[in-house]
Amino acid sequence: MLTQTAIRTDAIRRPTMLAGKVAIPPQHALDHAAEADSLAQQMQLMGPTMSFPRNAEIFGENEPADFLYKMISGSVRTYKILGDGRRQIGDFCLPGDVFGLEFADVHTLSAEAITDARVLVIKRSALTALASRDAVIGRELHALTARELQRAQERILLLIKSAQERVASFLLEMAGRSPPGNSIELPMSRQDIADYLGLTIETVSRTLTSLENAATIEVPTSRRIVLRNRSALSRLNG
Amino acid sequence: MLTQTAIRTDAIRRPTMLAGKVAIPPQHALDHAAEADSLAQQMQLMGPTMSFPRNAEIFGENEPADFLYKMISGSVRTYKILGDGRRQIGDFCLPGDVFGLEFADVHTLSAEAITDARVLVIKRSALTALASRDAVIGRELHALTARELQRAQERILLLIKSAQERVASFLLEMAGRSPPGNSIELPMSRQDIADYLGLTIETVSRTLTSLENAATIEVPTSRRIVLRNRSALSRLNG
DNA sequence: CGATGCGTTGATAACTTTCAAATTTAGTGG
DNA sequence: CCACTAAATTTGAAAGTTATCAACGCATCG
Repeated sequence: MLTQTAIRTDAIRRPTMLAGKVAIPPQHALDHAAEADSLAQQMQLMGPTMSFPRNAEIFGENEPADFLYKMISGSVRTYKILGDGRRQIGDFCLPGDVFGLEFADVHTLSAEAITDARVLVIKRSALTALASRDAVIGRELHALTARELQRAQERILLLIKSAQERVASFLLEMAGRSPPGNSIELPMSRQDIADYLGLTIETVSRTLTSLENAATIEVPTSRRIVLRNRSALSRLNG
Repeated sequence: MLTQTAIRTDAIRRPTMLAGKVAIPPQHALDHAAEADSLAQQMQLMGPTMSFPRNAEIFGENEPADFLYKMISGSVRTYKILGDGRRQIGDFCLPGDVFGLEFADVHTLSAEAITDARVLVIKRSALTALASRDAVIGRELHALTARELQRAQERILLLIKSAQERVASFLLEMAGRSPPGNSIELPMSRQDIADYLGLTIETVSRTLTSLENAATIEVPTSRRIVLRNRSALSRLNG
């Protein structure tokens, strides 16, 4: 079968710890929004930031899940290597996203920087301690899990569809997570996209070309895509 | 494309309320296991049981999620109808399983009885009230969501695989949820299985026949399957 | 430059779906 | 209990989709 990458590029584990360089939000930002997003605010205060170069491993599958992470800049992929060598990408993480949150005590996925990335590192024990004292934090933690569950369920719906539908959904998803406008900048390679959608790199490439031929999108460079006809994409999306 | 059922059999909504008939566990069952599974015990005490005949709807997508449910006997499917009429089955629920737990206030899936089914009905507001008073219950509620997330992620891994691998995984999953032994009784139709695995009914049928020809399984009746060679199935599983 | 990595394109093979029909099973009324 | 009808499942043949294998273009980088 081998739908996906069989050969892994070895990830370098070469993080740059920027200890003490904690981003403290300006006070006025805390004034309003009362308990609106206290989790996010607490997290800002809890951990140092780390910088990872492109392709560096942030954590590996089955390693103890003592930390979780919040993207500051750059992009990260989480993934799992299957028994036969295929790679399934769990998620692409963009600034603001939280990843590495586990319920069990080991990571079920690995994580690598796609581009140079800065992340906030939060000690899990500190966060759970906080949650046990503050019900609001606890609820937000639960909400985070619930949102991940919802995303997983959307992905299930995506994976039963055709290649065209998967690629269209992917583009719309990325557009939704990108700055407003019709142009999206993809940080990830075609192989990453293929492993995310459960397709081969060739099928992804061909599908993009055919969407381009249909004037639904433009592909000025391989990493930049302009949506020309969103409704056609949404229609494909089902 | 139409991978899945396009025509739905109309579900009858004809539940039989057995109000007051709450199963109270014998006291000695509560003595030990202290807080081991207080959620399950609390739920026993909270709600009435309802009986649904085969194919009856238990709740519909987008209906208010005021209740959640715990299977007592029989089996239930949760599902979603897609824009183009396809049906994706979210889960098969067997005795002991909890379903209908939502984070938002409406159901994201519908639920129907596959066979005549008895379920415990729990008012969500009561449970969340309980959870806000008792941290243990809260944690168990969170654990329930986390477990669902894990199942969803396993399903994602399943859906990128070939038809043989999907069917093999399905059989192993059902075997794991059935009483010990190599024989499993499937409460659901081939169409249900197909809509669960993202395949057509014909592909499911053919795959089962080919597994039977390979002496990996036996199919004495269409609803009963005997695993003859689990390691072969696991190998297919990846 | 020549090597290397990434993306695209082409031809062919493998797999899954679709459409159609045969067969078995289940349900119903006599 | 049997016969009959409807529903579910299996099987067959053909078409459609995606993967695989191979080659090519294009950029980056030493």
